[in-house]
Amino acid sequence: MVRYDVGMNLRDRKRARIRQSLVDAATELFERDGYERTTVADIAAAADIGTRTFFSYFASKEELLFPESDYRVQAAVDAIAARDPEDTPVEVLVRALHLTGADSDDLTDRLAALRLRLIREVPAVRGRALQIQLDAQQQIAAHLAEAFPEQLDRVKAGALVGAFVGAVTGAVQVVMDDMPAHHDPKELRSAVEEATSVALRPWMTTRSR
Amino acid sequence: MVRYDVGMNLRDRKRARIRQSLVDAATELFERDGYERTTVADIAAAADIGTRTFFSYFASKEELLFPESDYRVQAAVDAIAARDPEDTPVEVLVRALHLTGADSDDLTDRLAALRLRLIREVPAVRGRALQIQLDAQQQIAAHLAEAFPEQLDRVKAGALVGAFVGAVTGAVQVVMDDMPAHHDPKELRSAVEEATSVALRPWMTTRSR
DNA sequence: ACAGTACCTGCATTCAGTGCAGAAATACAA
DNA sequence: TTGTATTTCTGCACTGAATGCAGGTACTGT
Repeated sequence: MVRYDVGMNLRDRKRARIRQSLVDAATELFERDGYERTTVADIAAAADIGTRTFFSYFASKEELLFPESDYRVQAAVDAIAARDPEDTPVEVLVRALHLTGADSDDLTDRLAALRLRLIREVPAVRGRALQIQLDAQQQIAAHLAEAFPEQLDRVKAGALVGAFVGAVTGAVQVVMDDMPAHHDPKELRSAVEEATSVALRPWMTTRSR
Repeated sequence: MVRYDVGMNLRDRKRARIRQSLVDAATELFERDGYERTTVADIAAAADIGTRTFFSYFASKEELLFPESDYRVQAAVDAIAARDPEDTPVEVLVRALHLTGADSDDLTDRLAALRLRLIREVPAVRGRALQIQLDAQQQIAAHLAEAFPEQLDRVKAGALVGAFVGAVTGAVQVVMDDMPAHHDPKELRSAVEEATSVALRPWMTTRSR
């Protein structure tokens, strides 16, 4: 996941390295001292850069928690582009959203787990997460509309993507509130999948075109 | 809409009055100078209270734009409570959401119009709006689940409400982006209403329960 | 090695938001 | 009305995020 892509010059590699150490330092400090009690100055110091310089890497403290939000959207867009001529919009969308992990997949690494916790606990972080989600939604909808010009206008595409993302988000929200203890991920996932399939049944069945 | 409810003592009436003049002053100043360039100190001064005191009326600058977010949720909850025994969850939910105006109703007063504009233009405001929406969603879902214990568990209710709100929001978003010029409110409103009905159509046809 | 460009950094500044402590206003009982 | 308890207001001092600026530093391509 962390790629010091070759083919960059010194400057860019250095920049990527520093960016990564900012994320690492922040993860460490947020876990140890809490989000609010960690200052941007602390993080910058831990990564050995000036406080001022921090803001040329991340536009705000919250951004530290979403360092690769673009990849996910890109993955979804690619999935739409790589559709089969036989596919319906819904099928393509389901596949695309599965790739982005619609907000709930990787409980694997520390950052993802931390992010999930802070989204619940810190309003500023939740606000940022929702904005990123909305942006992603809009981009995906735009691409979907373009991919199926015969079957979807832009408004319908917006509604469709909104419904899917909303259903998953709504379900995940409840599940996470109900499980302060870490009820194992498998079970969590299947609960969400069942709920969303109920909520979205109307969209799934109608083969509307 | 603005009620200096009787039956309050002097203190409470005074407080309500000051609160209202804060909202008024803010509306005025935001329109005149822009959101970013209006400081909390300006607003407090315009309403004749100390800067510090402002924060005992509103927890943040953004809150000024959402002074009655509770009424809307309450209306939806009431609509759920007032359901007919024959109703399906979907029917009740549609009625409830129509009441809250799912984010787009009153293009009538200045504050509402301003809010709509600032949600698009100012990230901090958009973030707050999304949080309020999510909160509302969760409350409505909780009540819906309680109202239909046989047909919905809490997770399914979350998914259903999320899907509805997501669909409407997604559709409305597209419509509003398509109208950068102030296409007069009437037209916007009808466009939004059409978008909403498009978004909800999939659920309206199937009589699933 | 050199010039040109991009980046880093400290300093000063603005503004949102909080804690505190004393002054002011209001409620309530007698 | 008066006096007392309680709530609310307000200035002051402070923290911390974020931005503009100006000069220094480091990398690039030739």
